[in-house]
Amino acid sequence: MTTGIAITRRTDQQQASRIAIFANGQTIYADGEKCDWAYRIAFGAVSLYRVLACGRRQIVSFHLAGEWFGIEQGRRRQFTAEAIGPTGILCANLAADQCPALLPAVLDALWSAREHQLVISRQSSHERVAAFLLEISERTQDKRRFDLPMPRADIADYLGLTIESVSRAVTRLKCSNAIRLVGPRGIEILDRDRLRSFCD
Amino acid sequence: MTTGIAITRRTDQQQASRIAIFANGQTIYADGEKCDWAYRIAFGAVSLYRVLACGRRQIVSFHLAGEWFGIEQGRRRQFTAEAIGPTGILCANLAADQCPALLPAVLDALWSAREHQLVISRQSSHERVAAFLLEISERTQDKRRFDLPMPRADIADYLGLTIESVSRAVTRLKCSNAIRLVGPRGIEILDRDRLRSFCD
DNA sequence: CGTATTATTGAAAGCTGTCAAAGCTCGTGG
DNA sequence: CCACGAGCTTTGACAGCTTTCAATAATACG
Repeated sequence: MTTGIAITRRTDQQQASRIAIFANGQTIYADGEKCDWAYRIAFGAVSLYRVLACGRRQIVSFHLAGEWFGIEQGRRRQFTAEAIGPTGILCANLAADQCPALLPAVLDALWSAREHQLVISRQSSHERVAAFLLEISERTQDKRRFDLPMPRADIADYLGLTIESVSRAVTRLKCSNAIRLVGPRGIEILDRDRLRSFCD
Repeated sequence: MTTGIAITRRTDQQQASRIAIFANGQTIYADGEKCDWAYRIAFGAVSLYRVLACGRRQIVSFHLAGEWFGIEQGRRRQFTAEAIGPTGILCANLAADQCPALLPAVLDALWSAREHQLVISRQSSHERVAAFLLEISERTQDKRRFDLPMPRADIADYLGLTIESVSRAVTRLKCSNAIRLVGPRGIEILDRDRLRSFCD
């Protein structure tokens, strides 16, 4: 988030063939910047967010290893992109003709964004957290046992809840034996159908 | 957002294509169908929604005259598209090489979807309704005085609220002299800054 | 091993949802 | 032209859920 980091950041990105490494909390690009590059995650995770005038931070999407983000041709950055934990990032030129993978990636992003709209627009805290765990599960290697890359605060800002509500929902899912917790970050899905039954 | 110039240009190119007319409430395509075409609205309005297992209907986007919708290459339809009032629709082939306007349209849709995420994820009912009125205002001809194409139920399903909450919020905006109502559908923005101050 | 950070739990307040009823619009038909 | 009625909108009261505020517990890290 500091200016000093931002300066070195740009320099690293110019070497487009290499992987740029970002530390936890480091900004990859900021809200309002020019859109020079698209990005793909080699390892780690990234959150896209905006801090609203009232001080609330809303995360609009998480991106995990192998996924694209930052495709925003011909505009200023709509959100800030920030690394969650140590994260390796590949840069690609934004010109569509040089990268035919862009359109499918944008269609995927639109698909995901709209599915997420369904989750956050009306559902209860338990439904949202259950849907979130299933979503992350589907996007990781081991779909039964995985570690959440982000803290509760990030989950809360993504689901439109408070940290406390997320915590209470997790506890409730745990008590219903749908999941098991392995420390605060470790999640084991014990009963996927039951977890799914919490959604909508 | 598609510009007026872009609309005219496309229309000239596609004079051969027919306009399909849909009545109020008529389905243009349904959730789960094959994605054969992309669509552009000549006049009227369209809502994209899904009915969840619990019976709730969530509208993920509204589309007004001149706007694209239904670009979902290589998948089944994610949502149902329905006409709001009498609506004229132009069909276009989904192949990207035949229509270079598709990528910008998808980027616009992603942009809008994520802005909408900010509105529905956390904001109060007043904030949501104020943001909604400003959004529609920006997308219509007369930005100060316009008619909402959709009933309260559609607004509620779009904002993740109930009809009653939408009504209460509109009343509150009216009482604060930010807007004036001209019948249930007619909106006149009296104080845009005040209306904006309700958002976040 | 101690401390700072993060997560959980508890109690009360506030806001939206639900249920119920009344008011308003507008098209239809007398 | 007016009265009627169906549908939509507004308003009210209460319950339920999430937020807020506060404190405790667990974890991570030096």
